[in-house]
Amino acid sequence: MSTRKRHWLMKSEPEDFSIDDLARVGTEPWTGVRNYQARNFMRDGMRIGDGVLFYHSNTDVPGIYGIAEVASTAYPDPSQFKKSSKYFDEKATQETPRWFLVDVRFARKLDAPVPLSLIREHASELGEEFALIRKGARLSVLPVTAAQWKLLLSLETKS
DNA sequence: GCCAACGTTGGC
DNA sequence: GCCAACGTTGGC
Repeated sequence: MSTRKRHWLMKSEPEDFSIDDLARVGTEPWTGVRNYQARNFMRDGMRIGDGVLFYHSNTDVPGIYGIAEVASTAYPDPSQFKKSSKYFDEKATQETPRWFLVDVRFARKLDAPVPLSLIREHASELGEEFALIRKGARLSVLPVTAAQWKLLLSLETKS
């Protein structure tokens, strides 16, 4: 198995949890993912030190706002067990948890965000299969290739 | 606020 | 296993 670091993109609504929030707290458990594909990426794909593009969705200018890194291996999302949480899942038990998360550590804010509109302009280079701009894609955790990572960050100074 | 696209649930 | 109904995501 390759030991090279992998790359990911993780979405958050800034009203919920922003790159500034992450900068403030340093490290944050990525709670609340309730999509199986996104869960599988965290549980089965992520390793400590992997790079993360921090993406703001549901905001004036959706796009990449910062860089973070995976700071833990996957473990059960505690919110699935808390009745008072909006992420409570009555079908999850301590013995057979359904939802997993990783801790995410702040690396840096981008000098300027890379807006989704600019990312779309590079769709052909990023590839049809890139989940961020695939039609109708709503994945909140998705893999990014090394080439895509490099291209996306090269746009940092062009926006 | 609208709504297209997609995932999940549950009846059958 | 099918699929209608429903809920959610997320750009605009």
